[in-house]
Parts: sequence; C-alpha cells; structure tokens
Amino acid sequence: MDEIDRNILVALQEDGASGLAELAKVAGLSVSATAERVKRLEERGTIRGWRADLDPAAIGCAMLAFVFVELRAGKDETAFRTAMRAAEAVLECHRVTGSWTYLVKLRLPDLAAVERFVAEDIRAQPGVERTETVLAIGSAKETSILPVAEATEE
Amino acid sequence: MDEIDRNILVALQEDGASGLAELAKVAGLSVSATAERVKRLEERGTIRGWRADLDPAAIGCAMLAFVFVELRAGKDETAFRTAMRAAEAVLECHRVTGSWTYLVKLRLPDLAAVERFVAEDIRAQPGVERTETVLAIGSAKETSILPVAEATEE
DNA sequence: TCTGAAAAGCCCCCCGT
DNA sequence: ACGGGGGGCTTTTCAGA
Repeated sequence: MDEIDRNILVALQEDGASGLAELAKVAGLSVSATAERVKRLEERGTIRGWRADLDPAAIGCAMLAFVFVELRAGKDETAFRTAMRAAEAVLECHRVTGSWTYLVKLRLPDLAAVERFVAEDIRAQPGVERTETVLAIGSAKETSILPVAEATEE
Repeated sequence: MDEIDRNILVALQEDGASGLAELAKVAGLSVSATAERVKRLEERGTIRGWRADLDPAAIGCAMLAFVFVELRAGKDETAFRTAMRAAEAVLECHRVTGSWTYLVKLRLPDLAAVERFVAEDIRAQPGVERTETVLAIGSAKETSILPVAEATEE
C-alpha cells in the first residue's frame, strides 16, 4: 500500500467505471501494472466490491432518520443486532459510547414509515428500554467516499 | 420505474461489476433491453455513479464518530456547511430535529484524530455553541445499499 | 514489479423481426 | 422488446527486462 495505491483508491471511489486506461493515467503506470494493483487490492479485501450509487429520493427513501436505542444492561444483544442487520431500512447499526447503547441509521419513504419502523421493528425488540428519534431535515453532505489516510502498514 | 428496474437496482447495488449478461438473467430480459434500462437509469439520475466500496480499516480510518453540534440561533449556517463539505473526514452532515442543530459523521484513523478534528475543525467554526461526540465501539451493520421501495412514481 | 503488444472478451450500436 | 452481428474498445495474458 503505497502512494500509487492510495491514488488508485481515491480515483476508484469517485468513479469506478471509467476504465483502466484512464486509471493508469492517474496512477502514472501502464495499463497492465494498474490492472495488477487493482486486482491485488480486491484480493486483499481493501476493495470490497463495486456498487452503483443511487439517488435516495429517486427510489423512494428520501427520509433519513437516526434512532438512539437503550438496551437493558446485561441483556444479550445478539437478537437485536440480528434483527437490525436483517432490516433493509437499517443502513447502519453501531454500538456507541455515552448514555445510549445503539445508534441506528434508517432510510425510509416518509415520516409515517419511520414512526412505524421505530414502533414495530425497534421498540418491539426485547430489551429495548427507550428510544429517541432524530430526523434529518436537510443534508449538507452525504457520501460513502472514505478518506484514504497516509499512514497504513504494508 | 417498474419491478424490473427495481430488481436491476438491487442487483447493481450489490455488485455493479458483474456485466450485462448476468444482469440480464436477474432482470429476465435480453442483454440489449437490460443495457437500455441501465442507461436510462443513469440518464435520469437514479444511478448517480459507480464506486469502489472500500474496507475502512484497510485504509486507515477505522474510527467512526458522530458529533452533534449546536449552532447559535439566527447565525448564518452557510460557512459551517461549506467547511463540513470540504473536510474529507466528514462523511455526512445533516441538519436535524431536536435540541441539536447538526449531526456530523466522521471517519478518522483513531481517537486522537477525532479529538483533534472536533476541537480544530468543528468547535473552531463560528457560531458553534457546544458539541457532543458519540463514538462507535462496534458495528452490527454498515452499508450504503439503499432499500428500493415499492411505491415510486413514473 | 513494470512495460508493451497481442489475444480474448465484452459492450455498444444498429438492424430486422 | 427480442435476438443477432459487426466494430471498437477494454481487459487479460504473456513475453522480456
């Protein structure tokens, strides 16, 4: 993982469909050497996959909400995690520091769907003590492009 | 936007690099008809782009944090939004309901970098009254795959 | 590990159906 | 909307360094 790999990863996050010829220009290498590096980044798991990036509004899930969840202390969390993982509306589910236990990020068509999901799919889970829902009412930024850090080991 | 388009979008979110031949099988159409649909979904903006999906840990940004920000009421928010948009570590920045004004999602190498970013890049912004940082200490789910809703207009 | 060129495969455009 | 075919581009492979 050197400077060239990092440049490749930056380019592929922005546009993963422009082809090896253009990527080779960014990398400053030949096409075949570039292809080799991309293949290795895939094999190592640095590149997990290739995805189409969709417009949320165009597919009917314009409403973005974050739900904080407090689980009863000592309760086994496996069932909760499994349920969240299985729900398509759940984009993220993190165990967090602070007074809450989990933070769940949801994408759903509208407010009614969020209310329903929180009531039926989150609050109904065993061990859930309380929840607090925060709605996004406008986004300045929302990207899946990760910063590619300088310092990474071989 | 019909059932077939939705199936195509689901498949392309999971794997956007498998080629039209395989996608045509999922869609139940010929290759040419499938290609036509993908092209139209791109032209309409439903498909915004094609991205490589990277492993955060592999590129040195394993630490995930959410920072709540309260901006002084009445203060113009443009500068804050611009600053957040320009920062690579900021993956998301949403205006939110509730007692806070903004929710910022960060990805950085470690805790020290998060502390530094909050102090120097968030709290230093004009109009920021207070912040609260929530760290993710484990993720049950983190995906950029959106649910493709049933009901969407033509 | 990179280069360069040849070979194979895929995509795109067009057509007729 | 389907299927086929040709042209062009991209990816892949393979020598050589």
